Amino acid sequence: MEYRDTLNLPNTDFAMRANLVEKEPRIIEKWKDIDIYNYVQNQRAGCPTFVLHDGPPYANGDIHIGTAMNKILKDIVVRYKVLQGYRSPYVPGWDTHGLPIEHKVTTMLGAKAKTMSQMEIRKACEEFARQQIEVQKKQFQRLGVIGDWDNYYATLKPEYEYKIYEVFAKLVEGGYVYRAKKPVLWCHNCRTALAQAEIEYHDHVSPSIYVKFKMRDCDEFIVIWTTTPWTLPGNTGIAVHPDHQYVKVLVNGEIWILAEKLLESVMNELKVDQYRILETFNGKLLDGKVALHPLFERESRIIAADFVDMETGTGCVHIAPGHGEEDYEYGHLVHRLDVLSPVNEEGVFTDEAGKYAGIHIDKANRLIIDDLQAVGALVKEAKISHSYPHCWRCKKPVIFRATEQWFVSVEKNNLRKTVLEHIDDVMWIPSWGKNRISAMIQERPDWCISRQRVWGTPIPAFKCNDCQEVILDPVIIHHFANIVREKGTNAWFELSAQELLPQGYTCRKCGSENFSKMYDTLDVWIDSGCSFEAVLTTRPELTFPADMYLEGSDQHRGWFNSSIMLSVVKHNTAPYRIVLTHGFIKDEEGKKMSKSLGNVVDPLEVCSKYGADVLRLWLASSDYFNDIRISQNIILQQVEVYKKIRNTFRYLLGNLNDFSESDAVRFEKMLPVDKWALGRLQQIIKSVTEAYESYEFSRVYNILVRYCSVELSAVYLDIVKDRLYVEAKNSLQRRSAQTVLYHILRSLLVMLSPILAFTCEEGYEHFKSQKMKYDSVQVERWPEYHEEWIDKQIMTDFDELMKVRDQALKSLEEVRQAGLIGHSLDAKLLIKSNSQQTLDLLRRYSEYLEEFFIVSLVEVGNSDSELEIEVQKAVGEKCDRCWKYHPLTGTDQQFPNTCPRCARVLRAQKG
RNA sequence: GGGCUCGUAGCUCAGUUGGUGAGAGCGCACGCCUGAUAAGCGUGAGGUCGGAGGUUCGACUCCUCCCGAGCCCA
Repeated sequence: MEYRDTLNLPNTDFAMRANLVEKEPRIIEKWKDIDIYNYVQNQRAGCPTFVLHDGPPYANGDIHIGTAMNKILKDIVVRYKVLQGYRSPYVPGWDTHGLPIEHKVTTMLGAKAKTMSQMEIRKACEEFARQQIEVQKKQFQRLGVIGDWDNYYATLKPEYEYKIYEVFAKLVEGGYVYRAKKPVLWCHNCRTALAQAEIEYHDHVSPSIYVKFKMRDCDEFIVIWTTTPWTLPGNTGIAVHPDHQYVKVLVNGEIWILAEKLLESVMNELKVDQYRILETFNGKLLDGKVALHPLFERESRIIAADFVDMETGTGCVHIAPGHGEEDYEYGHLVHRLDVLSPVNEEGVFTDEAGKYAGIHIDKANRLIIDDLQAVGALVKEAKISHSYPHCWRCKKPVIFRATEQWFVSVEKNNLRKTVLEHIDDVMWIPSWGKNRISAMIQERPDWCISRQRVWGTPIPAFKCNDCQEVILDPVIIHHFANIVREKGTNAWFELSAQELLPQGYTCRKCGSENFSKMYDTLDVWIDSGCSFEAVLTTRPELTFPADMYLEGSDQHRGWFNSSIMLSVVKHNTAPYRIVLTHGFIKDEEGKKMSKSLGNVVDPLEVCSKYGADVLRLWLASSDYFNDIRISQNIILQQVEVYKKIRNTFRYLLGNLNDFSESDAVRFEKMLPVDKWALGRLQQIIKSVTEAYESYEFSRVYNILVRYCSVELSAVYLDIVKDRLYVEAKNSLQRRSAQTVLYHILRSLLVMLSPILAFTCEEGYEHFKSQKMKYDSVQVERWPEYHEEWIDKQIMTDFDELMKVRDQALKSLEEVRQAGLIGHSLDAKLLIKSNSQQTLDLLRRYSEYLEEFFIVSLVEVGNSDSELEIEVQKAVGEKCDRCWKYHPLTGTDQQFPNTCPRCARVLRAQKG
């Protein structure tokens, strides 16, 4: 007779081999079929809410590992909150305007782009952006992310754009918006502003000139160096380093001022061998002194700025706030030097440039150098070849040119201070995030919100054709907002100024009714920064403020920053309660990923090779608050861990095959080992819940992985195997263990489902024969923590017993190595101790010791030492059914080669 | 160059307010089992806690500097 067939062996359809690559897409189909997002929302109708507001990724190109991480983290949070009983709506969104798309689209269009109207370019950009959204949407769904994918938000949707204007109108009403000059990169050949991304660097030969400026109050000269003589008409200052030494040197009877560090190289360059240092002093002392412009009747103020370079030049830097970024930042924003921009959009000097008016800057260098020579200010002229920015389209050198831009004032109405106060009310995780964003708000200059781009949200400003007044009026903005709501922002390009203005609108300055549209667009950070208004306050299912924003730590300067600024202006509150940030993904060595290094890991490739759950598991294993690492090896490690978890599920499912809730054994009646295991489960539930509550998913991972592989697989499941297989189906011994397995499986499926979204769903489907109630594990309830299931005495007893077990395993291994036994059931254990406490402990559990140690017999006795474990070959014959040794095995008439226990079970089974 | 962050076994992570001999899981090595079997079990080997100073009776834990890495700026 095959006794094997009389055992209760595990049985389940839950395959050992995951085959996630095929299975996951099928689960995604199932989620579609049951409309998982709305199913979950309906199940949680009326529940308290937890709103995680999605920060919009840029709709351009396939998702990369970083965007995948961000979305998965959000998904984990949302799934966890739902399991905790929250209604947690998740509306994904996309950022769609701006340069990268415009750039890409015009590049794809090639020469054709030049023949297209702004409107046609915009249409092409929109089409492209919408395609990208569809692509990314599929990819995010492949990762297992649940959200309202059918009703996503996007900054190009008219209803969104409309809200941008609501916020913008508020900014204008509040007096935050002003117009001022700021240098932007400019191509005078294409007559357009350029973004940093539209610049190429090539070598270029420029003049290199040293110029001396006479000091106003004494007969000394400060010497500057520049490679752009044409910017001298824009000079309003000279910068020196506050922490470096400067010298006054006597050269040819003149006193020159320059940096000590550069003195030698300058003198070398100027071929001056006769000079004498008269004085050495700190650069700080020059701060505030005044020099005289050599070509204009104008002063040039000396300022202290620590960006001053001590490698090239003279250490005294010519500052033209209209022609350079640093010149502007330090010269104008910090030291309030005038911003002169005497150059028009074609690169021709304007009247502001005095005698140079009408001359093209390309021809001005020569003229200016000659003039400097004539007035005796030129110290030296040479040529220099250096890397210089060029236009990406026409390949010509570009310039910095100050143009009129729109700004948001950070000081108006105490905005900066108010924002800082609201930062205080937000919970920043990790906590240093608060310091980081505070510092950024503290230091940020006024916000330049205008861009000279086509693909963006138009700034509805007009210019009076009669008096040239520039008009940005809340009345117009509201009026235009309503047009946008219907027709989208394309209306700005499609309709005439008259059609866009409220009826009878007249110029506040001259009363004219003749206006022209202006064509600046808004900085895209305004677009996305308005999402609280366009999404949170607009959608009935959401709340404002959101409970959480969750993005990479680069968003302290980006989205968190723009959002809180705008939210404080609009609603006088932060738009979020919690801001959670994650780090960036690096390769195995901790290096940044880049195509050139060839260390890029593609999340979609991981999905198609190993499965999204492996990717999700990897993420959960990492301490994502900081930078984390990924590589083939690291993924392969997670594959192993995944298998372990999967097999644990499979074994639990297999052993619960014939169990239903009605078979459950009450706690009081359970066997001690089972009580202990159930108690351990409670402790696990508690610590896992705490870890999730603090968003420390790597702790969740560590606790549960250790739980599955050590406590369950290696200990409890191994111990309980004998009972489950051998005892009668309905026996208390077996049902007691199954009851615990049932709780363990249910808890594991639920607690791991935020991470292993697919596998837990699959496991849940197989578990559903146990009368689970829902269509998806996603709407199950978080396992309850039953403190009353932690029997203190049993817990401490088993802590002690585990120590004895460790010792016993070592002894067993020694004997195994000696070749005396193979399986531990071949052995008999003699556990001896001189401690009454230990002896009492062992005797208290005497009936369970064999199963606990997984041996055929345990005897307890006295010894001289604290603990002594002797291993002997078990006495008697090996039972054909349960493989344990027993002296009476083989004595039963009816069931040969069985032990008394098995014979008893078999008799009962037959009867 | 500035602000912020990180650097513990091959890999991923723990290490409370400084205090007995630095831990876990995976992987690896060796062995067992063949009724979780492309599974399961056991034992074991792996770390001068990035480096150098300093504070202290005592530091992986505090301070300084250096090296390496990242984000944001310049």
